Amino acid sequence: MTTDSKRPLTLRDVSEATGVSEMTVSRVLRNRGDVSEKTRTKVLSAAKELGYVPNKIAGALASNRVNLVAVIIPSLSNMVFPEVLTGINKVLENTELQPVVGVTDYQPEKEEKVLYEMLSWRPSGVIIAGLEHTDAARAMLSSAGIPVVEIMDTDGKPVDAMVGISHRRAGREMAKAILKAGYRHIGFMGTKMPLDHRARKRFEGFTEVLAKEGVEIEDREFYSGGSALAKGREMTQAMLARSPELDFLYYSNDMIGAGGLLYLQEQGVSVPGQIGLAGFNGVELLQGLPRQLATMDACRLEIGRKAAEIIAAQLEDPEAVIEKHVTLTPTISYGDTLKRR
Amino acid sequence: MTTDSKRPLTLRDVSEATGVSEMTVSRVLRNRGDVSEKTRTKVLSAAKELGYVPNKIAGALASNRVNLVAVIIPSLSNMVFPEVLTGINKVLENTELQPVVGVTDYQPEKEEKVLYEMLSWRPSGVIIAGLEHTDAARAMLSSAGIPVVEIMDTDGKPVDAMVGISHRRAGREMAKAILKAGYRHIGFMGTKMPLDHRARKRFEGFTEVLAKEGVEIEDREFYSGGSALAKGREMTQAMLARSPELDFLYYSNDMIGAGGLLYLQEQGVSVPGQIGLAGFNGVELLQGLPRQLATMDACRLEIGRKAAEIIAAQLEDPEAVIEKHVTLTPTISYGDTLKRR
DNA sequence: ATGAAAGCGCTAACAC
DNA sequence: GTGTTAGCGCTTTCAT
Repeated sequence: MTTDSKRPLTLRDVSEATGVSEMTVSRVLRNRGDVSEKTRTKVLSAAKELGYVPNKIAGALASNRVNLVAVIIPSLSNMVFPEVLTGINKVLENTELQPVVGVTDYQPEKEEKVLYEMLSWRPSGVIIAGLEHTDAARAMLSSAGIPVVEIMDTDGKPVDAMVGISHRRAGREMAKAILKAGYRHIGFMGTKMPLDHRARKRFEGFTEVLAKEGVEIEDREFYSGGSALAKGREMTQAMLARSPELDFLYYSNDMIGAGGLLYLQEQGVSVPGQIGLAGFNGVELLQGLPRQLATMDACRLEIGRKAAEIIAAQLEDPEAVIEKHVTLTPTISYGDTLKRR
Repeated sequence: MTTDSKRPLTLRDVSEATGVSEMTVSRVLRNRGDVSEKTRTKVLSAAKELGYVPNKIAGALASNRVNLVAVIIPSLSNMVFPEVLTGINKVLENTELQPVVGVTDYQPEKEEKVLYEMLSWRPSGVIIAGLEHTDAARAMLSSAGIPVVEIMDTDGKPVDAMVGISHRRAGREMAKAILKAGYRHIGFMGTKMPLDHRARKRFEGFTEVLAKEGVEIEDREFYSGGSALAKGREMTQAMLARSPELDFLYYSNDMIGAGGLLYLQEQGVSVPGQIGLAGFNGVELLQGLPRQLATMDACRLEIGRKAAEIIAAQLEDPEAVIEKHVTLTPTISYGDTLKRR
């Protein structure tokens, strides 16, 4: 066992304890170069005995290599980004790379700051949510000299690579399905988030298709904060009180949609006959509700996975030819709240 | 604007661009020591112009200071730890410190590995979930020479500091409330997680109180994976088919409890008259369900906050006298599924 | 108020 | 297979 000393141990300590040079100790600890089995075991056991923990700070400075991938996301609190992280982890686990995550709370200035902080650790790559950044952030990304993958959204021009879905198209597809099912009086509910560009793009795609058919959103409501399930319930109640003629409610996420669905069931409203519903995200969590909300999968796991693969591949071989624009295609699940025609 | 060069800029580049010594540039960038207003602005504008991003690796090595706090948690996918992280963030935002999170998937060996990786970056402090670790992990923690706070649980002896609730007590309190309400035929459902020590402790406390009254758990079921809501539904159905005499169901978390609640409502079972229910965690998400599940708050936000405060205080003044054992007291909410007596 | 020198703990590059 | 030397980019310390 170790005695608790003030100063962390260094290579030198291990070197002195074994009589082996620092350099060879370093080689053993990193599995680099040829070392005789004898010294190898001697060093290894001494390092363990002493409780030596390598100093990556020094190692990174000397080797100019940092096996960190900066992952920058807007939020941890809605299940979509944790799932992306899971996908990233799955891939990076098989490499030397380690993800480090930063959270921006959907604020561009905070994103800029977080990015700056992370870049100052000289990571080997960056995965960052969205295509919209401040000019300064974009400049940092492009001059960092490392692979950058912008994820979630593909409606726009990336700094380097991008992996995601087209949210505009997602909105369009859902609008088509709704119109095809015969609904014509549509209400919309979503977050009060001018900075959630993906939600905005879905909305734009959605209204675009409606407009082509001469249909307009007849009522809308936005919320912020609080339990999404409860908000969906409240907003649905309020909207239907206000606009009883509506025959479809489009929610910008599954949680508020589920709240609406629960409310309508309690009221004995027939879904999808009297009113149809749809959300967005394909939240696994909601399986288990009495009825399944129509939704669209956002391919979160796959996005994380693919993004990590791009970073890993590019670091492995900087010359490799890699597909830098990956657009995944989400599928609609009709569930029990959207008529199928 | 910057031209995209291969090599990241160094202090020297800024120094040469301004004609100011590296040392003074460094001082300006860190707001340390006296620098004339004139050189200060000159340096600042040049740094910005060039797009200089400091190299924290080098800075950390030279100064022997790393403003990182390692946060090690079992999982990101169940909302409890993200909330702890939020609490930590709130506090650290007002300091120089930055959290870096590692995930262990409830596996001791992975925890050990993650801890080792993180310590090799020489963080200024560690916040780690749980009191149970491998011997090696415990040794690393105690010999790291930095503040360590073990969180969530206080039923045990910490390496250094601890902040949490007593899960044994939480289990006991819930058992008391259930017995007091007159229920006697109790079923239990939970995750199949031999390594979730906190769930285990709650269960132990729970059965301990029951035993004193001569009551025993009459049926139990464990699950793993999948949507918790759906699992709660399925397990509840199965258990009641098997053990129709049960008059109370205790769930190890709110999500499966909510699944059970939804199922019972559909079946027209009277809750809490015919059957009572309780979960654990106080998940805000569930507000918005037709009826509120009885539960117990795990004080997640507060735990994160307090843990971060301990780290920050200790780093600010290593001599300061700090309360190192903080036990928070969760409160029962009876909701609509547990009779009040 | 500013600069020069030394060195943080490690690894690349080159001996031997 | 092993050792030596130099230096990564910064900050500390000391000088001016």
